[in-house]
Amino acid sequence: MAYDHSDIEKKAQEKWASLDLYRADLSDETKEPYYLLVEFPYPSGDLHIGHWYAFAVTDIYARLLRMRGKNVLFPIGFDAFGLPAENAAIKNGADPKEWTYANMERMRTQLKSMGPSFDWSKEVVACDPSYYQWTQWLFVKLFEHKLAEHREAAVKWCPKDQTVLANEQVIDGKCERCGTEVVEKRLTQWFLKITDYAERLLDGLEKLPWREEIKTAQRAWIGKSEGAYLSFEVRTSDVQNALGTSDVRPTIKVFTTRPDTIFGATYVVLAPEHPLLEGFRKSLMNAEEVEAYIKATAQKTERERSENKEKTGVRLEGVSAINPATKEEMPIYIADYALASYGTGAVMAVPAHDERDFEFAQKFELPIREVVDRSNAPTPYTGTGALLNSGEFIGRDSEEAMGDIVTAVGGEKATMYRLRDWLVSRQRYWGCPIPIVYDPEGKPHAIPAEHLPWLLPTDVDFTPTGKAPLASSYELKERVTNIFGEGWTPEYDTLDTFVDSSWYFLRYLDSQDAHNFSDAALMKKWLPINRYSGGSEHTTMHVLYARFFMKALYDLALVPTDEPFAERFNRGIILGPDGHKMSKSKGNVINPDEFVQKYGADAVRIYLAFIGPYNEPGSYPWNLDGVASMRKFLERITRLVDRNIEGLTKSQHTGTEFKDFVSPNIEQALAKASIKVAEDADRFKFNTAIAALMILVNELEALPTVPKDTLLPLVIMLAPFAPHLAEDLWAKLSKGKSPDASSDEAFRESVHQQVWPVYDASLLTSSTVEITVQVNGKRRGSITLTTSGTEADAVREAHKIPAVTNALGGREPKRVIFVPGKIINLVV
RNA sequence: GCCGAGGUGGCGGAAUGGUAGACGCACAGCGCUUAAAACGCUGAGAUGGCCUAAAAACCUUCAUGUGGGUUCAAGUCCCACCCUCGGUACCA
Repeated sequence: MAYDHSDIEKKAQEKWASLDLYRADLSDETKEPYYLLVEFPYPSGDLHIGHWYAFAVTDIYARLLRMRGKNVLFPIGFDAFGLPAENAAIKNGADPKEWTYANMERMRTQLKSMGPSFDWSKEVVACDPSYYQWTQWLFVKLFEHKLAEHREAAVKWCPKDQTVLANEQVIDGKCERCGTEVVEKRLTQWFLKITDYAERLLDGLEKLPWREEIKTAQRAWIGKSEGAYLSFEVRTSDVQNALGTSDVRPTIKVFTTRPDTIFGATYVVLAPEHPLLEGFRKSLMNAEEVEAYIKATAQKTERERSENKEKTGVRLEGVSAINPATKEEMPIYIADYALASYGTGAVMAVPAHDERDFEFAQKFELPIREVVDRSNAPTPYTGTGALLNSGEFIGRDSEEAMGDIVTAVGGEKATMYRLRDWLVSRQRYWGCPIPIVYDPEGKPHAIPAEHLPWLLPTDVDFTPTGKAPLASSYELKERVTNIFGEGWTPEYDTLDTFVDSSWYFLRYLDSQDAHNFSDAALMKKWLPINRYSGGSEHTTMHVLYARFFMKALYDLALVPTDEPFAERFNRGIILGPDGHKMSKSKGNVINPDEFVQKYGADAVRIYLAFIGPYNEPGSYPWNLDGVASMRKFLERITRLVDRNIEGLTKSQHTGTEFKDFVSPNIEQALAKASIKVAEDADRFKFNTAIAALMILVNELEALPTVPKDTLLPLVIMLAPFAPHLAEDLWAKLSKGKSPDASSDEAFRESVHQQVWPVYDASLLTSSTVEITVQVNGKRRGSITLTTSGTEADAVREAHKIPAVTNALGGREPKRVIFVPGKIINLVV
């Protein structure tokens, strides 16, 4: 063991703390600001490999940027509200607050063990009243501007967690947290009107240089489709009319993306939850059958409804709809393939040109009328083409005629989004209390700013009953009565934790501010965030929500920009050694602490950075020998320094100019490494950055003695990757540097305060270059030319290679391709 | 189904249209050692050939999922297909 990592780590971390090295002065005008953000962790209590991957690797970049002269803000905090705390309370009787704060304390220590350069002075804690006061304040702002709404809607309910969920938290019909199948309920809940921003959330993506998969995932989630609303007049049966049913004629409004096919509409479908059904009841001749169908669908889970693709439905006997184009009378069905939550909950069915309608029509033996020429394509044909059977529009192109058809049938062009408003109420305890009270009439009112933070009560029963735990608090009721008066009642729900995390990055700028959610001048200077690194699971959740928040706050003139993240990187995941996702049941979980103990934090950091490109969300199996090999690499550097340190004491050298004792090719090697490492890090390709360092070390090792001042830039370049070891080596070098090292200011500081070595780019261009010689595109050898070598020189040299003359076989090249500095290709 | 990202040695992965396999792991041989570990050195895509007791060296051909194409030159560009991963899905 060439070095004692635990000793080195301890000393280095103490040194950084005593120098207060990572506190960013946000108002510093001398350096360019760079805001590097990592998703703040949930304080689950144990640091796993994912945390290391997220924080330790990003830290490399933070350190590197500082050395390159940037004023780097690299903050950390805790996303500290959420279910696990509450579940621990239910299970072990722990107090969620104590549980959370104890976990945070533990995690701070664990996080620090990675040696990250977080600025802890700006820490935010989402469950702390000093933070959630501002979550509440922002919610009130949204409420005042009608962007937060209390309304009844069909919502997703998790029977296990006993709470409603946002659409985004339902994955494959199951609760994102616990995997339980969700059910649908009609409830009055709080919504944030993200749908108002659908178009702008879409537009904003155009300008962002994010990876395509992130942008397309968001686009798909927003799900824009353009089409039209069309209205279908409803006719009730003569029998019912004779009985004196009112002659008010209801219409069915449908949304369709293909109004051009309306001549082919042969029936209409309503979702089983469609509100018109209530009004139809009296006119129905098969009311019982219809009732039964409605009941049956209501009992199905989301999943059951979509899993069984076999079409079902019931015809509404006694009512019919009039096709506004053909004036024909058409049957009306209810069927669960029409979704209440999309469009108008009603569909005009065109069996010839829609797969679902086609299936349904076949099963129920409904007419299938072709109105778009399908040439040889099979029915149903969903493409466009010349119109058939379409009255005055026959022969026109379906796409081109669309607008005219909409006008002709009295329709209205419309754009529909798949995105739903963000449901933010949760019937749970450990969350931010919704800052709302209800007057005696039940009307919601914002809690005035002077009463914020609106504290989470502590006298509650956590047992999930489907009712919000806050409802069991006497203190809360009393508080409301005292402040607002008799008959006023509290809101008992808490906010989705994604609300807490939608703005935390603003708070980092001024986390101690008791009067504002953030600082306006600092926001102007530091936003948008330069680079945000996180998990791909948040693409359609947190990242989308944060973008929405930013746009809403921008409209309220609270923030200076309407996109929060200039760059977003989704990192990959670390798999178990067997190539599978780590899980306790598979027994392939890697505990980072074991490796840290054995090989040191630096080796683990560097291994994670080396495991694969960090700029794409790949999945990388943990190699059991990987950390050990990185440790070896670090030990080789240590030996290299130790072996050559003697020379330093003999050096006449003073100051921190590295050039003097360095021979040209070594300087070239250093220059190469310095440039390559910085470039690759900018692309988040730490794997190749480390490879560049390894190449440098390999080259230096090959030398009998390493020139003294080569070691300094080497250690500086190592510092972002292996911050503890680099600090130790730096200290060693300072001792060896000169007998009176104390007088040398540069060495008293930390290696992390040094400037990234910059070399003249001209160093990289040497006087000669190796050029590949090809004959007919096949490599036959190589020649060395001066950089000014011409094509004629190259041809002459090439002909001296036997393999080349062999391949030419005496023929003269018909053509010569010469790429200076790269290649010469002789074509015969 | 649709959309997106990919497919390169035994493995993780490198390669602005210009020497494919950087760097590392694992592996093999050698050195050091009484021995092992550690460390160091060397080797290595596949195939065939030529020499050989065997090897080295040398040479040939084939090699970046498959099949075509563009180009002096293709992992990289174009077309078709197959497969893997991710997103989404009865969204009218």
